[in-house]
Amino acid sequence: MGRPRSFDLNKALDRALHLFWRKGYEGTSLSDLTKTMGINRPSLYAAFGDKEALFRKALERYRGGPAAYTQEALNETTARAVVERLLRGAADLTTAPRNPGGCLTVQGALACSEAGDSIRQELTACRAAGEAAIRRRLEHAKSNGDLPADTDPADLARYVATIVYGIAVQAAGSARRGKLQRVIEMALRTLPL
Amino acid sequence: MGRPRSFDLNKALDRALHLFWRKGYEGTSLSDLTKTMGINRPSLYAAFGDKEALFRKALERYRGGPAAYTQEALNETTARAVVERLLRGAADLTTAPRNPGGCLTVQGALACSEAGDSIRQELTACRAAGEAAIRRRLEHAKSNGDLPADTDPADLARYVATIVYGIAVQAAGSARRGKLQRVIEMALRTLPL
DNA sequence: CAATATTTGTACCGATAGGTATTGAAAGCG
DNA sequence: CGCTTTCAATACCTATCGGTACAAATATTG
Repeated sequence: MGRPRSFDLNKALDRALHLFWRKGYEGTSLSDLTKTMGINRPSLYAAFGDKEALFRKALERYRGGPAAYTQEALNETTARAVVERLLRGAADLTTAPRNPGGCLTVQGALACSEAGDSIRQELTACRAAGEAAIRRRLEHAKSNGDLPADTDPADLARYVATIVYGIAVQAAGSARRGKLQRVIEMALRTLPL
Repeated sequence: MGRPRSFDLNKALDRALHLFWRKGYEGTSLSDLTKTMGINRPSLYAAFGDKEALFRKALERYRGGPAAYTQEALNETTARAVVERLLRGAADLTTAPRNPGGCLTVQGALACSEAGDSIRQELTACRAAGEAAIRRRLEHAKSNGDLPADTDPADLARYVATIVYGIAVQAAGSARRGKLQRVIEMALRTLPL
């Protein structure tokens, strides 16, 4: 009961996500948000909580939407396919024309003031969790003989994550997708798998 | 003639550099700066110009100081030595205990509001210039037979830059230096040189 | 039709952002 | 010394920050 909400929650959240993605957590103002989401301030607070809570919801939507390819990648059958899909997915995501350039978990709050530190830590943890998921998948691969015996899964996972982050930084600087794909080809050509 | 300046220009600039390095361009406030630099606002403006000009001066000092290893790396005699020194230097710089974690050119302004866009573009250009310098050095190496014939200098330069950025992102998240060095070992083990 | 519950829009809050006007202090030079 | 030049310090400016109080509007429930 009560007056019904006049906007679509997920549509508004998507707009917020795109804004945070493009300008980062601290670079996005409440006025930006309300204008782009098409709602006014009290509606935003009632629906999503404060700016920090809104960002966390947007991050969750990012992980379940644009960044969902990571989960699919981990379900590939071979270690090589996993890595290849992680890398290609990163290049695709960070340079998709309909998205802001780069990756939310990297440029959302790499460095910021004290006010943003909580979000910075959350993104750091988010990246660490992603890396750990890759490591576990590669450990599994190694136990199946799908990885050379002299390859350390943790090292390889960190290496793959490093390349993904590097791709994200380049994409934030408007790198062309083709160039990033050449990076990936070189990585796949030289990686021990 | 006139009253002499009561603070050391370069010392103050170093303090500003460390602040920008740690919190990014937009995450650093004028109050932060004046407090840490030990001077008051009008002195800052008289000595360095506005916030944007101060950041550019800090960036110049960064390139000539903490990041000067890149120039030395390019002067190494072999392509392999160049790349190795670039990577090891990046890990050392971004994890040095006396410095903020990460790299100013990466986390100074990866994503920001319109107010910081000019600095964002400058940092993007700065990274592109660094990558171009690596490419030129590798082109020179190739013309000397110091690089495999089937290796494209531009691709390799971009690949090295990608790893450097990835290292910077990890260091911004307080990655341990030892872990980043393992990334470098893996890169050096697999790179075509 | 009331009565109630919820959202909406406007207008506002204190705090802080980047930037500056102004006055007093500290040096060199005659 | 007195004059000029530069710097330092306090105080202040407007704009915007994130966040909220309050009343009008719109729905469900009895």
